Amino acid sequence: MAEYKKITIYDVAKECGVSRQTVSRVLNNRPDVADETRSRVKEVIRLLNYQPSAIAQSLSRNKSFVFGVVTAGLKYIGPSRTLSGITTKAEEIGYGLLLKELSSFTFNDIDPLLHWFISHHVDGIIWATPEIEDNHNWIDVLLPIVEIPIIFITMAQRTDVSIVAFDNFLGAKIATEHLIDLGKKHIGHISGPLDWWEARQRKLGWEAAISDAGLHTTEKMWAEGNWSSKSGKKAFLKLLDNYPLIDSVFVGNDQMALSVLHAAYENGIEIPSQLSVVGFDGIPESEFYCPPLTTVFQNQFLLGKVAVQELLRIVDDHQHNEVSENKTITLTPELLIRKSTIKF
Amino acid sequence: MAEYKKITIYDVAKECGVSRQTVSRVLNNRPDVADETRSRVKEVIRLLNYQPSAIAQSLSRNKSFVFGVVTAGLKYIGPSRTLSGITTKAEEIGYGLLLKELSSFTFNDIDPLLHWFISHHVDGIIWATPEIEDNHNWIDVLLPIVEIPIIFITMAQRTDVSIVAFDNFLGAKIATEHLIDLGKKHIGHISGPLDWWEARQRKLGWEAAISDAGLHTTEKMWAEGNWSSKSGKKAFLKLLDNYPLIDSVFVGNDQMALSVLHAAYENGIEIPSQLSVVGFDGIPESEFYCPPLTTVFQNQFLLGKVAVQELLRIVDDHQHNEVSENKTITLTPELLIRKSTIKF
DNA sequence: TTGAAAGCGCTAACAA
DNA sequence: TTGTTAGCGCTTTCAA
Repeated sequence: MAEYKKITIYDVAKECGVSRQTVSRVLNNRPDVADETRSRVKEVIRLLNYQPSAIAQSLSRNKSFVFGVVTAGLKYIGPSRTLSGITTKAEEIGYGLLLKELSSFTFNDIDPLLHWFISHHVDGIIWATPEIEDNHNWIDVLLPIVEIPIIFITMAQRTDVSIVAFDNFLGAKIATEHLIDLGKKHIGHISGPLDWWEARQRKLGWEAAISDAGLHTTEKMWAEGNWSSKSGKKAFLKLLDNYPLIDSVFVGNDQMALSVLHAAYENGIEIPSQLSVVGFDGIPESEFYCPPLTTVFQNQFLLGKVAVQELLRIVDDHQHNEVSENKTITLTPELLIRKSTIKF
Repeated sequence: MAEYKKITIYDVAKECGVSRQTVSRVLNNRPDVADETRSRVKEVIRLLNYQPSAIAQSLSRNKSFVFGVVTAGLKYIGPSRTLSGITTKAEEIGYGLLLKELSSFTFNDIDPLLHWFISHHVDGIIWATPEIEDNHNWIDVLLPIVEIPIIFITMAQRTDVSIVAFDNFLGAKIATEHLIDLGKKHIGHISGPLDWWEARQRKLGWEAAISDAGLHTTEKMWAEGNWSSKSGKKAFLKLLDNYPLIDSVFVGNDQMALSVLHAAYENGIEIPSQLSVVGFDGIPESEFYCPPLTTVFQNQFLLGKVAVQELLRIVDDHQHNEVSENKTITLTPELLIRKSTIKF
């Protein structure tokens, strides 16, 4: 049976009566080994159940096949779905992951974190935290002197870094256009916290769709939430007060949309006849809200996968001393139409 | 400004005019360094912005300050909350995390995974996947020959491994007793998939409470779901058919409970007057279901934290060559009473 | 096709 | 209090 003892390359070499280099060559599939020697070494490796030390390999190769991952808010479903995409793709391409979760979305003490990753010789870093206020300011200061490739997930486009993100503006625009197509004239909006880039984009998309339709938006037509169901309810009640004509609402995420449905029910407002509701994110539960929620689905799992894929490309370029350009990869969200906007 | 170049201990030593050993001593806060030398070395370290290579340290110390984490189903909120607890506590105690997500809950090819962790010299492993069918069978075969401490999260108690888990049986019992206290006589159950240990425990808790109350359960009183909202709906409709007298239901998780509320609404069944509903898990959204859901809250974040804490203890014992006994740490869930069982 | 020597960056053991 | 010597386990020269 397999033994998990510390067998080293030296043990294998001794057992085979060859040098350690020869074993190393076999390990790395080098051509310059006699067939007979190779098969003997392989046999011994199997027998001893030898596994090379990844750490020693990292040290001498100066390459670890490990990516660093920075995430935040794992208690929310979005970040963890992205992480799941990251783990899946990393496994696929044979990379390990060193994980750090920031203690808050606006955590700002980046320097030690970067040092930690570097001291662990990661080959690249995936930065999967939302852009809020100035929490990405460190990029200007630190990025120029960091030699490790970094890819960012979900942030405002800029030319000096690589980014993978969903088009939040477009998603919001599509959602709002859907309401316009249904003949709605008074489309309210409940935004996420506007210090979030994503929240701002969604609000802009809402405004753009309305303005494209020849209508216009006013301050009374929207209210700000903080993504939570609780805040969504509060924002909705405010909207009801400020904007009595409201006949539909585009809500910044599904959690807040849930409490809109809930509050509408409590206030005797019928959905979708008196009020049509569209959410954002497309979490699985939204299909089971009452009524089921029309929403903009962004596939965060895919987002994570694409980020790893792209980072791998950059790292490989980097290793061949090629300078890879900084691309922004934009993914397109998808409108899921359900009963909260249409009577089936 | 900080430079992220590869400064080594040798550079520091040369700059200070001392040996690498002395620098190493300063790094590790050894007492046997003259105060003057120490401060000079520290100064140079700061100036060069030197960071020791964690990987080289791991190799020579034979200790990495990294734990391996095995998770599964990150797209669900439970596992990711546990992971969040793990990252938080690990950060607190100065450990890094190497993360692997299994491609499925019943993934069974454990040997290479263990090898991978060992080859990366992790100091311990946190196994945070649910026990399903015989997916933990490998423990009998592999654990005896693995020399790395492993702690398991959420599995059936056994004396040969260390475990941290919520008391699912007790939680279910409390939930059902709550319904009994309300005077309910016909308490149905929608279980999770019974190849899951947790689902079985919850069903047993339901049975125990009913039997303790002098009542008894029959096959018609329960139905099996698969945790998803969709399956919950199906199970509930089946219950309605099989058990027309039903006046309350204890549901195996909140997602399935959500669709019970939903289906009840569609069938004109009023909650809680005609049907009282209790869920399990206590996900944040459950507070905003219509009506808000009474549920058994298990703090999965805490679960993760406790697991890391306990693993640290075991690893430290292990390092001092002490044999640490295998404890099962049991956490107690908490009943949150809301409108789905009581009219406020 | 193989092996010896040097080195990756660090620490433990010993000596001075 | 400090430095020297040998590793940790592997790979990369370079020579044979």
